[in-house]
Amino acid sequence: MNDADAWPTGLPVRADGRRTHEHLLVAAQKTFAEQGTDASLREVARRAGVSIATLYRHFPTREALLQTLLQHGFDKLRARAADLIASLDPGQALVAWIRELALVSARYDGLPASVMAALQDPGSTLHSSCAGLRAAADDLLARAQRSGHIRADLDADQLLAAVNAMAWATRQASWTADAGDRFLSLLIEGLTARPIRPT
Amino acid sequence: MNDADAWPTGLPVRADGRRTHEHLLVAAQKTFAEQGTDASLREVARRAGVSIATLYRHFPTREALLQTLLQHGFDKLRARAADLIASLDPGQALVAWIRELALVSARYDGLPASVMAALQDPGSTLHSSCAGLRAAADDLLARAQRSGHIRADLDADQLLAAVNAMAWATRQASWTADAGDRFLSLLIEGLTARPIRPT
DNA sequence: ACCTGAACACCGTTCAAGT
DNA sequence: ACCTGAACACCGTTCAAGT
Repeated sequence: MNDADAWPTGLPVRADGRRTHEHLLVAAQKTFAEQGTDASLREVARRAGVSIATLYRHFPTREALLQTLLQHGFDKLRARAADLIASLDPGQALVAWIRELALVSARYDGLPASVMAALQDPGSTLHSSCAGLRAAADDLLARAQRSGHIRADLDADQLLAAVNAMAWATRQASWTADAGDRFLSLLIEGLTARPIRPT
Repeated sequence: MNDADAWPTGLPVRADGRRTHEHLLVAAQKTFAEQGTDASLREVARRAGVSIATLYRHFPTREALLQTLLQHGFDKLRARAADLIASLDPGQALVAWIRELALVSARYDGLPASVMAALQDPGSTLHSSCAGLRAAADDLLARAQRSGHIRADLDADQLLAAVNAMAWATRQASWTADAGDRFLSLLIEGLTARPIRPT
């Protein structure tokens, strides 16, 4: 019941606990992939072969589960930002990163909404990961804007919202893979600065 | 129980029935506005002061409720398409219509998703309204594309998805009104055809 | 013609009790 | 240290029974 009863290191110490942990993650991965991020947690527990109370013991919130499933992808994405800045010009770096972010965000139905919610809610277990994404977006965007290739009337939060919106659109119908690319290319064209045209 | 027991004309015939109908609509409007399109229907019934079974008698599905709330807006939007085609050049007509559609679609949280679902599901009560929107979008888009002002690699379904995605984005954070405009302008810039640039 | 109470199967969340 | 059954308050949906 008390805090000392929680996982000391972030992982269960006993072998049976670690097996349960792993089973829960596999079950959650499958269930979220099939039914989206707001699938039934009872269903996840059922697939893992444990009680719903056990799921709650290992992952106190749905976001904690998501965080564990997504952390690797998010961390890599943050690192990618640095790589891209080093190897490409500012505009191309931003565009390449946006494409990778959209892929991660479209992994589960409902994930774009979860990411947007986590950005705003400091209490979410996903919050620090998403704040990391914002920091990366901020870097890339600021450079691209200074270079003059990207419109200036946009901040990192709006950029993340727009990318997630495209990931959302991709998930809304059963489209071919390159329909997803098309949504993204719409956004990217829209981001690109160009001479003023008559309105 | 049988079909003859349903509303013969689409409206209750007795005065008390019509009052209940109206109360349900007012309650649904408020509840959806506050909590989004997937708010509790029991809550709606509670606010209307009737039993949940009565709500189901008047509106057999959540979509039926939405359809009644949105039909006016959707019908006007279809008519607007004809007006805009008559009074503006093809590119401007499409852009103006897109702005109006985005306003309607952002009325409730969750509405963009409902619209996308209704487009794909012929069984949805919202389907015919949404199919009407697609027909309008089809007209406007085809003309704009023939005029050469709008990129050609896009169909009406993808256009509707993209506009709804921007409505979705606007709803995801508590943004100022013109952040919504900015999302839309990103899309509109992206739609606009322009000379090929080096990739 | 219209309304309701009650039921059913589900869900998220918590807690005392077991090993 | 770890797991479970059972409870609570909710939800969507349906149906028999009332006026």
